[in-house]
Amino acid sequence: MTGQVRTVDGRVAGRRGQATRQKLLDCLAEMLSSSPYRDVKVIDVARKAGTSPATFYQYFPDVEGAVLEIAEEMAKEGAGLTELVSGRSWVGKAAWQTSEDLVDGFLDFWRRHDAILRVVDLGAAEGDKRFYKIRMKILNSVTNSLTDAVKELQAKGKVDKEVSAAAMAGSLVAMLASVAGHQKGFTTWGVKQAELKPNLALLVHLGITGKKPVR
Amino acid sequence: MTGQVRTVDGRVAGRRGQATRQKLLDCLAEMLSSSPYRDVKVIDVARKAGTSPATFYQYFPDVEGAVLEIAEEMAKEGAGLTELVSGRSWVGKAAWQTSEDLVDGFLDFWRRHDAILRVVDLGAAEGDKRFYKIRMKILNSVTNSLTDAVKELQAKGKVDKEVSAAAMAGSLVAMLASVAGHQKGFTTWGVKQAELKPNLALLVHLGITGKKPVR
DNA sequence: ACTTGTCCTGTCATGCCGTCAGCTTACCGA
DNA sequence: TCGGTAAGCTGACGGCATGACAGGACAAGT
Repeated sequence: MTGQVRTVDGRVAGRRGQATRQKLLDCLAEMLSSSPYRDVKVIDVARKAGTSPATFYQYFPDVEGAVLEIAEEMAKEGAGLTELVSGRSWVGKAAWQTSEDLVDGFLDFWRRHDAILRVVDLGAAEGDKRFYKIRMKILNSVTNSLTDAVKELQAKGKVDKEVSAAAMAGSLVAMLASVAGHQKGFTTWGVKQAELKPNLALLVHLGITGKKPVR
Repeated sequence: MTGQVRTVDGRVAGRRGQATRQKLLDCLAEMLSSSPYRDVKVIDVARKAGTSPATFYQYFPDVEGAVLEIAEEMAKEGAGLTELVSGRSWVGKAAWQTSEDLVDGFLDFWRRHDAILRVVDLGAAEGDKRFYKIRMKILNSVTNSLTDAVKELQAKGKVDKEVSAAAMAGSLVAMLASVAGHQKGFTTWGVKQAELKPNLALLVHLGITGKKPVR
């Protein structure tokens, strides 16, 4: 696929090298969960990994570069989110189930990767194409499936033609991503997870099918 | 309101002092729009403002502190977003108009303050209560109004009782905020502003009233 | 001109960044 | 077994940002 893993100065990384590289990535990921992105320093990551800053720079151009690596890894897993939508039914009771499963899967994925997703989100919002691409990779896996679903329903005459399938799918996915990113915020504000999920599912259902769900 | 503006070491800032302070804030805001948050350095802000780093530290404890100041300022303006919802009708054709206006106003506000809102969003997602509070202040102004709207419709029996008004309003507002924050992303991906807005309005309408809009 | 309080900056110690030369370690073929 | 070679790591260094302070510049009133 991408050939071998290489150091910044072009060497091919061997067993040991890949191990330390991975350890650095792991430590970086951990730091991102525990301290603000702005305060994550190379020296801290290196210390945590029991190595020196110079070693870090052997494998990554800078913190951002390493973050991209982690994000790329996560994006691979994220591509699997397609399963939540593709091949699922958007008719009758099944549609409600599909909506619920989508919301569940989405929130869960976000919770597992919240730290790195925060940074990806920021990078994308700041206009960095590399981060934007990764964000797309994850969201598109769902967005495209949803877009198809809407188009299909439109073809059957079950949804208004004037609805832009892409815009609708994109908006819904953006909503899921945003809510997922602020899950803690919602709960401290007084909205419980238990009531959040059904409402998100309701909105998804409404957006895709244009109708109230049959439960 | 908050008494006088004070320097870090407790002095009261006079006319001239407040001017440079403001200039520093303006320059910081400008920097935030043009370069990644992580790379914004005190020295650059000071240079841009035609002053020295030491001056910056007279008025702010650090970059984050100054950002909070700007955010606070913006939040005051953001409180005015309530107007987009409160006292508006959610029945018949008027409801569609209300939805459209809300979306318009929201996207516009976000576009005008996108840089600072990005940082606030990040801070909030990272769990910083100060940023979280500011984000709440802005979003709540809309969320609360929307919550009331839903509750009112529920009281009239026009919306299912099982819908959690708060969760619904919160989700919709989160969606608006997220889409607003990635407006550029949407356009480069091929979704035009022109089709994005009506679809958002449609989702808002569906979420609040539970019905398709009458246009 | 002098005083007073506000305002700004030169300077300095500290600490992180990013790079390099050079040392150690692992692998491999003879 | 023994070099030879490439991989792997680090100490050390110049450069820059940070944050604190003391002292100089400035405006306003007397």
